[in-house]
Amino acid sequence: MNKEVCMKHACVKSASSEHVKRATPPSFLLKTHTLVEDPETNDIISWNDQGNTFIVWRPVELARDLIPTLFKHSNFSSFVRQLNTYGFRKVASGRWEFHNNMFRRGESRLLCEIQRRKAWASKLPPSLVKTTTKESNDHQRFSSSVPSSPSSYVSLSYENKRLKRENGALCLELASTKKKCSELLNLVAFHLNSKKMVVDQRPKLFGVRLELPREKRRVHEEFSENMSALSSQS
Amino acid sequence: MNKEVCMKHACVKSASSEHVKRATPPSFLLKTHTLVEDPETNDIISWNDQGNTFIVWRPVELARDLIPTLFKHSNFSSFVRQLNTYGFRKVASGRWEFHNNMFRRGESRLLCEIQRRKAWASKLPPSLVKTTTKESNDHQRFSSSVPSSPSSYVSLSYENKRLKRENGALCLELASTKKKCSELLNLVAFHLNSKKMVVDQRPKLFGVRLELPREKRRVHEEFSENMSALSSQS
DNA sequence: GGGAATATTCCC
DNA sequence: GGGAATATTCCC
Repeated sequence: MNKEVCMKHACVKSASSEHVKRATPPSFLLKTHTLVEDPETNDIISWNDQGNTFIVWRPVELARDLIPTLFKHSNFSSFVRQLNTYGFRKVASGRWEFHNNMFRRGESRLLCEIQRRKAWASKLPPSLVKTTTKESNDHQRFSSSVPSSPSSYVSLSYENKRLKRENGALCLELASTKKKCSELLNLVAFHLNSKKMVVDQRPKLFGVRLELPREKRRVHEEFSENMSALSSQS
Repeated sequence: MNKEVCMKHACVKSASSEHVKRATPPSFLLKTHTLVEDPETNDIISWNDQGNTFIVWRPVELARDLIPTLFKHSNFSSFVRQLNTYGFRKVASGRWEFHNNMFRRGESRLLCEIQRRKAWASKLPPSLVKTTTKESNDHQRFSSSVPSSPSSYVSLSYENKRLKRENGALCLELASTKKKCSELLNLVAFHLNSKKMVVDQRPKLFGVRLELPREKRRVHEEFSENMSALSSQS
């Protein structure tokens, strides 16, 4: 068994880390795949017959003898926690059998497709999480409205006072906007998590079909998909 | 040296986990304090003379011989990363000397006062992070950190530049927050509406009068009320 | 020094 | 199973 699986990210990622192709799978997946492939340890952990799930035959031995050689602990539960984080589901087979569509015998390249679950993934529609790109940059909406090189101590002093006032106003506005935002988030999260709303297929407002800009439409569709998924699995 | 420092949280915390008194300090702090106190290892790591900072005399030995006995790694840099997370600052003394106001010789009880830095702490204005005392309207979170009556054209000019930078940063943050807020509003409005349609048309659907379960109706009404409140204040 | 991803622990 | 705090790694 190769114990030299390295810990490097080796990930070609963009600024916002959304669904990117990685050069190397996450360390956890690579190590686990290697472990399951290893014929030497088949009495403890192995593929099922088809090679599309794996089975832990002896959790105690796995935790005691194998886990510490790969990870910084010796807990079966932490191992399972990681599996869950990477989207593995236990197969209802009366044994410790786990499935992930991209975790298959002989297919270590597929591991790059597996996305780690983000902390907030369960609460939010994907589109809101990555607070997008070019932030309608109206910074300087204040600063630019004023000559940038005041000629005297007096004018500098005035500008200074004004800047402080604007600074204070901005802080206040920001605080209240954030408060509102967070209340909205709470509402959405609450609504998503508690009672699943019935999702109408097409966005309409007051009975009128809306033509949304591309970006907005995508957002809504993602949200609807998200909602449908949530609804159907309840 | 006591190696049995336990890993339990032992924290009496409220729902939102803000500034709470802990029964036990974080594991990292307790272990590090114990290590610094230990006279056996004073040639590697020890208090300064006053006992209000500690000094790593031999980083290599610390990493190789001591760190692995306490932590799940043997890297000096990871140790330092944790120190920074807990607010320690390197003392400009030409050696590896660290200071934290609540990290003192013989005062392990003080460790409970040290707050771990949150991931988002650096992104938010202090007023939003620590919702503590009367400090909420700190308009001058920036301005107040600087002498309010600069004595010269030059210092005034510097302050001016700084204010503009901060102004720009605030505008950016405000813009992105507003964008997110508005997207959230769109989403919520859309879903409220589609849900409302389903509910409104309920009596006529399939010609059968349907009753929503009490629980669902209550949730929806609460949600609507909250939404109206939020919308009206925008 | 610190942002951010991943890993580990603890708890529900 | 997963939320969330803490720990470790990697990178700027």
